[in-house]
Amino acid sequence: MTLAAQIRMATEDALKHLYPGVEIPVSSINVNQVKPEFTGDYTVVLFPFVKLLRQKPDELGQQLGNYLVEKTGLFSGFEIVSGFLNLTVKDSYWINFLLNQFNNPHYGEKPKHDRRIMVEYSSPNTNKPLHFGHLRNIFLGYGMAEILKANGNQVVKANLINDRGIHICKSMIAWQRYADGDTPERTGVKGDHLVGEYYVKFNNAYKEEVQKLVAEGMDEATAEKEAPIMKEAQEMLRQWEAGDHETRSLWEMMNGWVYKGFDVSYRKLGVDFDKVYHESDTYLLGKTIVEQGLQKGVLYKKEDGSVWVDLTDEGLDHKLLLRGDGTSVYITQDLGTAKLKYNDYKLDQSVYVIGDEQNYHMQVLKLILKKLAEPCADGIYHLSYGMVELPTGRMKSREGTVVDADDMVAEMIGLAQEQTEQAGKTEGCSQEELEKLYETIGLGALKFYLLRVDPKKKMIFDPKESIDLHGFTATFIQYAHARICSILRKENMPLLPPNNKFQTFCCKEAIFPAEKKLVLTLEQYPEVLESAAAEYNPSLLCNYSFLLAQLFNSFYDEHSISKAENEEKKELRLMLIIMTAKTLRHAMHLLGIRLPEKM
RNA sequence: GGCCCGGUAGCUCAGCUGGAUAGAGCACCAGCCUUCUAAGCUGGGGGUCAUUGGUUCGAAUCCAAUCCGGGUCACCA
Repeated sequence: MTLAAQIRMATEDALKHLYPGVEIPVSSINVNQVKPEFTGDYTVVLFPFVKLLRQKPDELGQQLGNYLVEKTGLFSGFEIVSGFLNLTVKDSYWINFLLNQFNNPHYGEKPKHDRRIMVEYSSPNTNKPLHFGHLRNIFLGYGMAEILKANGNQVVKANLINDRGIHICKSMIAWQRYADGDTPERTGVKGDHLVGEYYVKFNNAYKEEVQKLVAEGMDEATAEKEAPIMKEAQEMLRQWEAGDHETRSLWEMMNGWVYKGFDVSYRKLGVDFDKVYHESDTYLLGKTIVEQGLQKGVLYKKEDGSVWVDLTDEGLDHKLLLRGDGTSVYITQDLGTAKLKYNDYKLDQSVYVIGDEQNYHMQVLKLILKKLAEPCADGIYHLSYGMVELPTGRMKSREGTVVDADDMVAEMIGLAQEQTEQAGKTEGCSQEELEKLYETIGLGALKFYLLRVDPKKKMIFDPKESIDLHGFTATFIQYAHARICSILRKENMPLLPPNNKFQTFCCKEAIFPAEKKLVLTLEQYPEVLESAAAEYNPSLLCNYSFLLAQLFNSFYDEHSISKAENEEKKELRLMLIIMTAKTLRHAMHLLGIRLPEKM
């Protein structure tokens, strides 16, 4: 249990003993870190008790403070400042904490339990390469899955690939028309990019055809429907659904190119999946659920045969689930897929990492499943994230303002190389090590940039600012880590020394403020990791890691480790920095960010 | 128009289950490398927390209204 939690419990206990018979709600117990301008480590806010106990804050604080000091053994003293009970934690608490945890590789994690959670993320279309917006999704999904794992859950990372539909037919038609049999092998173009090129070609040709028809006197709306290339694409979709052999093999070939391309990107990004679903396998699902819903009377049928659900009780609308001809719509297959996932893995929870433009859709999905009494309904959680926008507004593929994911990665790695060479601290590194370092720094910067903001907020992507490797960045954290490793190297100390390493440590001297801040923050890591899971918010780990790195840098500037005042201080500081490096590594690793030992 | 989300320093963001004088980073200014990595550290300027009213010992945080920005309300996915 973290110290803050212990203080909360001890306070509850103290109030019960000191004021028997008075009901004090647990929520009124407020434990915070003491502001730097006051003495003490943690503070209990006294105001909430004043009214309940009809006592003055000072008297109340004295009694509570005395009780806490006496009974818990955690504190060396306390002070009451205008309604705040500021407690000073005994140095021995921090020392014991360090001795117990300094080399625990699982510090902050929860024991394994059998709660099963699926995290669906990435979920790309197969008609174009990944762009910058996908990266936020991918990093969020990967990070969230790892955070949930670290909190003891059994996690399945899933990818639901949207591999069928009109969009891929568009690329296919354009390829047939214009490619002259070109393949990724022949052109040397990455498969997903090649298919994307034909998607763009389709749209250009389509635009031209519409313009031509309008010039011939057709109104625009009709022209958009009548353009030959669009009709071809629609016909191809019908062929595909009918299982036409030629269409299917073209589809398989082109999707194959895209998958190969995606695999390269995913590997580069350092993300993976335990399960891949394809929409071509799932798009017909959901009909049986709808049939059952009709029988149960939860859904209703109109005269034209279409099936609807009435959500007006929930303040929403009527929603179509099956067309008059019996074919399904988007949400129908999602109903089926939700159930499929649930049955495949006996899920307690199913997380969908999807942009916030689908908030309404996800709300409806969950509601319908609830109405149908499907057991998968309760576990559905929409991890909704805001769009990534450019300073000029939203990225629009039609306007060519989309930032390609592969390009962005390459650019960041290039920048990392440039900066590293400028810093000139890597003599003795092999070419291979250098390449790896550039990737660690470049990708780290990119991931951190996209994860440091609260997911639900939309974010502005300013290309100039995103490539800054100073300040609130992964580079800053990596640098602190490299500094620690450098010290440990010179001390001939492994990153995680054996358990008996500091066995003879004894603490006679007081802990200095810079040391205290570090250890106090280290002690909070388990709570941060827990919150990141509970709030589905990886950015908490970014904030925390940055703070920890900042505190280390200040500490490093103020105190020497290798030339500490004495052996005791040296050992204390070694434990501190070992634990700092380990915690930074742990937190960043969950987000897929590596920390170099040298940079 | 209905519903949802947001508005905090010049810019990008923390803080939001009410608690001490609202914090970081970037940018700007002034210092710090013969001492463990200066991709760093220390200090400084910069705020009507969109507006107005309410709740209370206390409001950036909760409630109401207003203004501004975005999303969504398809037999598209």
